[in-house]
Order: sequence, then C-alpha cells, then structure tokens
Amino acid sequence: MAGQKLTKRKLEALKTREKLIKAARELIQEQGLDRTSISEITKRCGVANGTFYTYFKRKEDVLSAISIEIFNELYAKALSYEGSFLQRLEFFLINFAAYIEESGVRLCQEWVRNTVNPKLALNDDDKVKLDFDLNLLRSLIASGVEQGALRVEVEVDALSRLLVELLYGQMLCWDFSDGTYSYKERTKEFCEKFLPLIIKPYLKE
Amino acid sequence: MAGQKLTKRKLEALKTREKLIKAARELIQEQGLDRTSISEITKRCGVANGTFYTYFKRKEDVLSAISIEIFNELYAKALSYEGSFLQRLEFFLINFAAYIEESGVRLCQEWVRNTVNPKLALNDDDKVKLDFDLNLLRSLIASGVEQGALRVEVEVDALSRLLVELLYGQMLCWDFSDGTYSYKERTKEFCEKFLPLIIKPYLKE
Amino acid sequence: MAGQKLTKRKLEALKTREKLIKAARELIQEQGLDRTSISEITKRCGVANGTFYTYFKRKEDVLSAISIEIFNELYAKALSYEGSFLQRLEFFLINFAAYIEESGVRLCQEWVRNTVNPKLALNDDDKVKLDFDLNLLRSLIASGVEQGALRVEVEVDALSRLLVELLYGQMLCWDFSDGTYSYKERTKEFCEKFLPLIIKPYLKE
Amino acid sequence: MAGQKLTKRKLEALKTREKLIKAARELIQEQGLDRTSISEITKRCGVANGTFYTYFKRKEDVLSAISIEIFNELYAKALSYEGSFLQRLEFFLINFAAYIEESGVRLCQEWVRNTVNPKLALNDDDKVKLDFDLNLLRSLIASGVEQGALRVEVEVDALSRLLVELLYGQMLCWDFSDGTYSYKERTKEFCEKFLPLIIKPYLKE
DNA sequence: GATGAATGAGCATTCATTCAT
DNA sequence: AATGAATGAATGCTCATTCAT
Repeated sequence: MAGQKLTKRKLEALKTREKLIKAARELIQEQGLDRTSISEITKRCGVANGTFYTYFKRKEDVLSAISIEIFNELYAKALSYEGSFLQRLEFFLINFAAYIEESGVRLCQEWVRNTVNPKLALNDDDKVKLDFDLNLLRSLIASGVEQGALRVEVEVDALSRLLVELLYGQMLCWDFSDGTYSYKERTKEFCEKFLPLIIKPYLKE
Repeated sequence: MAGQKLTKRKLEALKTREKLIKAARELIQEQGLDRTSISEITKRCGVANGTFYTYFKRKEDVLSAISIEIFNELYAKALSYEGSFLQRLEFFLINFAAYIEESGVRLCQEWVRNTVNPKLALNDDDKVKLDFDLNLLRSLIASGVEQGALRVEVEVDALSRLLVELLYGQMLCWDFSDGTYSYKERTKEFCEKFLPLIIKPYLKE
Repeated sequence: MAGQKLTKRKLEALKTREKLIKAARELIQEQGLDRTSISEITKRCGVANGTFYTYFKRKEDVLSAISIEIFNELYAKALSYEGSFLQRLEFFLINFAAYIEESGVRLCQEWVRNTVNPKLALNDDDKVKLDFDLNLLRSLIASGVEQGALRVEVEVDALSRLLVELLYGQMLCWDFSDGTYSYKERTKEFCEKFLPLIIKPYLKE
Repeated sequence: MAGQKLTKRKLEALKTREKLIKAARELIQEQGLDRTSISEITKRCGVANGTFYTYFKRKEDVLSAISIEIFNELYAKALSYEGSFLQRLEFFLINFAAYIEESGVRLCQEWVRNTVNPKLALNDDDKVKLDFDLNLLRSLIASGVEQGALRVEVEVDALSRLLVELLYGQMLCWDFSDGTYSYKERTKEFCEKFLPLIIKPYLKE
C-alpha cells in the first residue's frame, strides 16, 4: 500500500499520455505542427478531443514534451561516453547531430520555428536549451582543463559558444535543405577537418 | 534613356509597391508577420485592402520582397570592399551580421521561420539564399587563391560551408536570444578569436 | 426501449441541429442561399457561429439536409395512398408538385442550382435523387402491372423516365417563372389532359 | 464613304468582341462560369482586363451573349425545315436537344443555374426564352392547324406547354447526369415512343 | 477603344480551448 | 479521467467593376 502510487487508473493515464505524444510526434513529422490538429492527434489515439487537455495545457506543449524526450536521450547518451577529451567532445557533437537527424527534419524544423518565435511564449524550456547546450559544452571543456588536456588559458566561454553556434548553424542549414543530406555526416566532416584547427592552440603540449 | 518605359502610371505603381513593402517591414518589425494583418499594412499606406494583392500573391510574399531588398543591399555593400583577402573576408562576415541586425530581430526571426518551413512553399528564392551565400563565400575564397593569398590546396567548398554555417549559427542563436545582445559584435569577436585559427593553415607563408 | 442511447446531451445536440436546419430553411426561402450567411443562421438559433460546423461540413450541406427532410416527407406521404393504380399515380405526381411548391420557390431554385452544378461536388444524395424518383415511379408502374392494371408489355423504364422528366420540366419552368403560377395546378392539369393519353395504350382493356 | 459604317476600327472592335465570347465559351465549358474570372477571359484574348467591360456590362452578360448565339443558330435551323407537320415538330424537338448537347453540358448547366436564379437579375432575355420557346411551339402547332394536319379543337397552349416542359425536363435530367448520356438520343426516343400518343388524338382523321 | 491600377465589400471557415456532464 | 458539444475570434483573399489616362 505504501508507495503504491501507480494505481491501475494512473497507469492508464500514463499510457494515454504516451499515446498522445507518440501520435503527435508522428503527425508532426508527417505534416508539421500547424497542419496537425488536436482532433487528428486524439483520433489517432482513440480518445476524445478534450482528453488532450488533460495532459497538455496548450497545443505547443506537446512539442515541448517531444523535444524533452529527444533531448534527454541525447544528453544521457552523449555524456555517457568515456575517453579522452577530444574523443568525448567529438562524440558529443556528432551524437547531437545524429539524434536530431534521427528524430526527423520536420520535427527539427518545427522546433526551430517554435523556438525562434518569441510571441508564442512557448515553454521557456526550449529557449533555455541554448543555455543548456552551452553549459554542457562549457563543462566538457572545463573538464578538459581539469584533466590536463587543455591549457588553463583557454577561453571556455568563447570556445563553447563557438561550438554551439556551429552545431546550430549546421542544423539550420540542414533544415533549410529539408534534410536532403546528412546532418550527422556534415558534423563528422567538420570534426575531422576543422575541429582540430580550432582546438589545437588550446591543447597542452 | 533607352528602355525608358516608365510612364507616370507605372511610376505610381512602383511607388505604391514600395510603400507597401515599407509599411509591411515596419509592422513586421513591430509585431511579427502573424500579428500583422493585410488591412493594417494597406491602411498605413492609404490604399485599399485589395491593392496589396495587386503586388503580392500571398501575405508571405511581402516578406520575400523585404528579404530581397535587405540582402541586395547587403551583398552590394559587402562585396564593394577593397583590400586584402582577409580584410575582405572579415568585412563580409561582419557586414552580413551588421545588416541583419540593423533590419531587426523580429524580421530575422520571421525570415528564419518562413524559410525553415517547407510547407509554406514560399518563394524559393529564400531557400536558394543559402546557396547564394555559399557561392559568395566560395568566390571570395577562390579570389583569395587567385590573388596568391591562399594556398591552392585549400578546400574551398568545405571552408565556405563552414563559414556560412557559422554565420547562420550565430544568427540563430541571436534569434533565440530575441536580440538581447549584438549579432555584429558576436561575429566581430569570432573574426578576432577564431577566424585566424581556421584560415591560417591555408594562408600562403 | 432498446437502443435508447439518447443521453440528455445527445438530445440537446439533435435539437440544435434541428434548429439550425429550420433557421436555414427560413432564411434561404427568404433570401436564397448566397445571401444567407452562416452567422445569420446561427444568430437566429442563438448559438455560436462555429456551432454550425459541428453539424455541417460546408455551408451547402445544410441545403442537402433540408432537401432530405422535404423529400422524406414527400415520399412518405405520396406512397401512403391507397387506391387504384391510376389514382395512386396521379396522387404521387400531384403531391410531388404540391410538396415542392409548399416548401417555396426559392428553396426549389436553390436546390436546382446546387444540384445542376457538378463542381460543387455537393452531397451526392441530391444527384441520386433523380434515380430515386425514377425508381419510385418504376415501382409504381411495376405494381400497376402486378395488380393487373397495366399490360405486361408496358415499357416500364421509358414510361417512368418520361414521367420524371415531365415532373422535373414542370418544376424547372415553375422555377423560371419565379413561382408566379401554381406548380401543383399545372401538374394537376397535366394529369387531366395528358396523362390518360400517355397511359391509356398500356392499360389493360 | 456613305454607309461605310465599318471602319477598320469598328471591325477590330467586332473581332475583339467575338474573341471574348469565344474565349468565355471555352472557359465556361471547361470550368463553369464561377471559376472563370474576367482576367482569365481577357488574358486568353490578349487584351486588358478592362476591355471586357467595353463589350459587356456585367460578367453574366457574356453568358447571355453566348446563349443568344447558340439559340439563334438553333431556331434558324430548326424552323428552316420543310415537311409535314409531324416531321417539322419532331425536327424541332430533336434539334433543340442536339444543339444544346453540342454546345456542351457545362454551358447548359450554367445557363440553367443563371436562369433559375432570380437574384442575379440577369438579362431578362433568358427568362423570356421560356416564353419564346413556348411561342415557337405554339406557332408550330398553329401552323399544323392551318395546314389541316391538326383538328381545330386542339388546345394549342396546353400542348405547346407540355412539349416545352418535356424538352426542359429532359434537359434538366441531362444536366443532373453531367451529360453521361445523350440528350438528343433521349429526345429522339421520346419522339418515337410517346409523341405519337400525345399528338394522335389531335390529328385530323 | 484600350488599358490596368485601384477598389473594397464580403464571409466562410478553422480549430484551439473550455466546461458541464 | 474522459467526453464532445459549444465556443467565437480572427482575417486572408477574391474578383467584378470602375475610371483616369
């Protein structure tokens, strides 16, 4: 009895929530957010229109929920990697691209659309994501310093910012192209050709 | 003299078109495209609602027209610069940012929103702009090779792509921030701190 | 008793639908469909604009709904008649005209307008109505044969087709005249003067 | 000089008018009147938008002009026929159908649509056409009496009305069917099977 | 006679969201 | 938690028509 929080009812509710997210993700990937109506989403789940609002306050919130799912996986995996500083850095960058690519261009485009526009006053989590990514890279670089791989003089902020901008720039170009090439491959290429040039001056030795 | 087909009527028409673009630009900058109605735009010009559609097929088309104006100025100026290869490159990058910043975040955000989303099937000119920017940088770099500033071995495509991605990445981050810092300054900073690192290996001597 | 699924909510919904149809019928009769706006219809029912679209997909659909109501009554009554074959036939023809006349020229004109035009891709039920009327007459005539009133050699199809064309022709002329004479009287006249001529050769004895 | 009313200019003008009618006829036949815009019509003729209004007061007027062309041909031919009364009658009826069929269902449907609806307050010529057709048949029948083919007691009005209603009814059914069968053949069939039944009692002898 | 820029009325339609059941 | 009927704001767009040139 104690701790038994998941009654059958609550389990059902969780399932419903998951079904909604899944359906929304599919539909957004197929047609984009604007062209996807609440009733389409609920119809696909076999629930009533209003049920959507049991779980999400506004339509856009389901996009946030989807993003959170994706980014959580992304970060979990990207940071799990063990290895030298450079390997970890590359791993992070490439996996960032890989995850986003896997989840589909349309979804990524919607995410950009909804994040770029301040009027939607959408879940601020997304906006903060930029800072989140920045911090992630910052700590990655900081750990590089700690581990003695990077010089102490490295400008952590400027460097992490640069890398975030690169990742986002690659993402935006990929979105513009409607995903007609591989975002991941593009990032890999960057890691081979340019990352060393940028990092080298800060490497110890 | 030759081709002087501009009767008074056609001149008036051109003026009307310009007035519409100007009004739309102001309003979009103030409130974004979605919150700007056609009748607001036309009212500000003192023309009838329908007149808008004499010049633009759809609401979004005025955004394209605005972009074209801005980018044309941008390119005209950015390429006019005389100087060494590196100076010209920096000038281009910084001015790219400066122009976009001057025209306002809201406008830039709208441009990203409308370009990132393929469903609007908006004037393809915008999508092509990425290629246009790429080509511009490519020819800039190529001219650097011709003038003997860069080694022949430089990978023109990869390098120009990298720079475009950087510019776009900086732009996207700036959009995400709602323009709370200077895009131009950020690009300037990049030119100082990182551009040399990237270019140096390709510089002759 | 059985199948009594009508909760209070569903009953309310049915009532709303009926109110909409009634209001639309009145307004169309007064001004025609084009001049009748959705908000006029809903205002007259005291419901919100959008409620109309809970029950009808497009504006034209309410016209279909109205037709169906009218025609259902018509058929129900017209076929209820007991009597000799000729009496039943006359009763059908005259009542057809009478019902349509009662429901008003404007409505009839709208019905013709909307049925004649294939581009509206309006509810196909209306187009099928022609076939429905044909079948009705066909079965009427067939029953005449069965009951021994008509010779077996009668060409059922051709005869029923002729009668439908007559009914429709009288209706169209009545529409053209804006209802300035009586459709029903015209049909009655036809039944007296010409129907016997047409039927006689097929009558037994 | 005298009587030389057709200056080159006037000839050109007549040609323009003809071109407009021809283009309109084609476009209406292809898409119906509603979907055909003035600028489509003028574009197809290579003239300016406004030129349309040099020749027609309102959009619908071009439909009238087209009808007049068609009906004039129709009447000219239908009445030219020499022969016995019954032959002339049949010839008229069948040719009526044939002409309308030749000019296309879409056109016929538009004509019905526009004639049936009194709100358009369209050129009254069309409404009068019903009377015109009636009169035509009336005089045909009257001439039958004069020539001694029909008894004097024949009810000219009722008979001609019946025949017009039949023609119109066949036309309407044909319109409903979107022209999926032949109007002319249908009328021919009627002339064989039923016309004699109707006329016979009034034939002399 | 021809032009074509300007007009401006006019409304169906969508759909996110609410809330009584 | 689920339902689904009701809401109602909000506006892009068309296009027949006019008229100054």
